[in-house]
Amino acid sequence: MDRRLSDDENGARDVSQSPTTEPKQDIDTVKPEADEGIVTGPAVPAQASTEQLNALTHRLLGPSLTKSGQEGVSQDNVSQVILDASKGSKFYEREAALAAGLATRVAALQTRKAKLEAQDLRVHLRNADAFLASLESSRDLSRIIVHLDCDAFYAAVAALKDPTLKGIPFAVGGSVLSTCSYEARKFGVRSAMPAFVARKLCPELKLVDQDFPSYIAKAGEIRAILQTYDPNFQPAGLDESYLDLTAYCQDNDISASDAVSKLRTEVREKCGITISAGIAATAPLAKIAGNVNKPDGQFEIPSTREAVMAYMADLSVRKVAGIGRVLQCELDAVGIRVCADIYPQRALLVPLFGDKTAKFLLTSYLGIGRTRIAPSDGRDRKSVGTEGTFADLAGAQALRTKLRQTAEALEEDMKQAGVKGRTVVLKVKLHTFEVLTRQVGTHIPVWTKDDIYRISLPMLERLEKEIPGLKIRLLGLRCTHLVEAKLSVDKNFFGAAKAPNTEERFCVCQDDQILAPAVPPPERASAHRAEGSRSGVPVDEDGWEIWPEAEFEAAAEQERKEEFEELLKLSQELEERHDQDNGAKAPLESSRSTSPADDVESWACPICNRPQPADERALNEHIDLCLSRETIREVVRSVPENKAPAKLEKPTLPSKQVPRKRARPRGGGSISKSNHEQSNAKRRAFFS
DNA sequence: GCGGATCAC
DNA sequence: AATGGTGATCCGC
Repeated sequence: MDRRLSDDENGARDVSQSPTTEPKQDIDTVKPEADEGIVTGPAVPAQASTEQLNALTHRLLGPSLTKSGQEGVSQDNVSQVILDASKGSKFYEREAALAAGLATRVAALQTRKAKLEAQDLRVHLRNADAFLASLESSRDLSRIIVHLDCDAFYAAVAALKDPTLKGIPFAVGGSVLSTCSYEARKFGVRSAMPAFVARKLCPELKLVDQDFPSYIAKAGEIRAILQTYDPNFQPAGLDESYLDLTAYCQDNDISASDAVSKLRTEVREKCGITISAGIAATAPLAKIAGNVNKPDGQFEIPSTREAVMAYMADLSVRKVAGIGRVLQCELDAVGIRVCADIYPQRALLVPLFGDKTAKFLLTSYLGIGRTRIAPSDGRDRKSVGTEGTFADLAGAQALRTKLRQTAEALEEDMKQAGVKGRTVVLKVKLHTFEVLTRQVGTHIPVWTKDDIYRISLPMLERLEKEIPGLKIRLLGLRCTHLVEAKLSVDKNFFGAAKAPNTEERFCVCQDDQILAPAVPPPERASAHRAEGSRSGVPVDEDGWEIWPEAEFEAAAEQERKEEFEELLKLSQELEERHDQDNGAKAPLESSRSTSPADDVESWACPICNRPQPADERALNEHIDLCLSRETIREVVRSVPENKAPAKLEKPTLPSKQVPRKRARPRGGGSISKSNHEQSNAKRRAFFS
């Protein structure tokens, strides 16, 4: 929910310009070699370059290199301990693969840069300068923006509860640390570090369990105070907030620095928590400033253009929120280490890093950013999900049990959020740490565990077919394309034994609102609009069609018909095939727990919305079929026109020919499967 | 739209 | 022996 880089509010304020400040985390590069062939082994060349080793070490060091409290720590020693502890593990192998991919991209970046420098860059230069000029004209130095960050928040709350923790090295978390005391940081211990590594660095490290109710309670106390300084302040997670103190300073005739001092003292005395604060003219600058005198300190970047530019000039790009380990590495490769380095490279930024990242970098160089602070209105959530890690899990029954548990957990979260979703995403992490996701859109918004399970099971089956012997360490489910649930009805029943009836669950109501940002990025809005206007249906701000119920049903009926005609033959063949397949399939462990009335509508297929016989097994098989049909359509689309779907009716890849060993590109996550391989994967998924 | 990857907290 | 969970965004297909 923390969208500190959001340009929405920025755009609303900066009248003439809506600078895109979203960073791009992946870059457009020439295709690496690994994309041309299939790499089965580790994508590490015979002569593993020092570049790669550095990248790997950098990765293993974790994301919090820039965190405070590490100043006096011997990083070389820490790196060595982490490397020793990790070597040979599956986690290490996965990190090595990602690091190798990064090294490949970095090399490609450098090649590309050299090529570009031999070309005429005047157009790019002019564009960059024009962008800089327009940004400059939108600069707003009039606000007093403050970023507050509680110091080692979870650890601080733990120490309040158990004063024996004061002054000793301890950490909060389980197998992976959430945070740790400043005493622990002196040993090189950091958040996101596995506990067993932390213990090697600091054998006397004490571990404390997480206690979210305490964190939430303490955050509430703190927010009560912040509210008196800026009633419109913006929480960013439990331990961070943005405030606009312009009015407070004006009304109380107090300097920003004194006001923040007072605020920090008040929070320390009333809540027992120390806070670090940054004061500046924009949210990103305030965030950066807050890290200068952490812990328990504050820093102000003066609100003059000269001071801002001077401050940014020497600042490592890594300090800018949105520039992570990977982008830092890529920028380093083209000679950009501090923000001042951005300017001389400005003509190369778009071709090397793409439009979004280029604009983001130029904006950062100037020290320009969001100046409007407002709390989230709660309607901007785009997804709800749950996931969990466990000991390696394999086997059809165990995976299904886990899937059902996850679906149950997601239902709870959906209830809590008061939303339904029109897309369900299944996520698994293989025992090798490779992450895979599969998603499917549903015709009708869903939110109950039973619907989620029914929809996600075929995705799991698909993965089981793609990856024989599927063995996973994480499983997650997420709903996206959210629609507001009818809170007035459902909320009253939360906690009661009775579940909402199925009509409520499946009915798409007129007052259902599609959740969308108030001010969508222009590119996305137009893209959606282009698609969304096809049938003359009204379209909302984000390009979503607004469907009155009657029209919705009518259009859905029409769509069903067309789809049905289009796929009838295939469907019939598939059904036969499917029935054969299903002979051995285990029945579901449990039946619908919501025990709805047995009206026909309650058994509408959530994919195609066609009424289905009120029989669980039959419905499940029908949903399988629906999903398979989606797959077929994709395959049909991906095959050239002259090669008819008819060809697909005869599987060209009988299951026996499916390669046992997956040929999955490794190294570099951004190296994606070729089209050909993807369609083959789909064929296998369905036909095997 | 889908799937992989990155980023922040 | 052992490396988190939630949510968002961007990119190339």
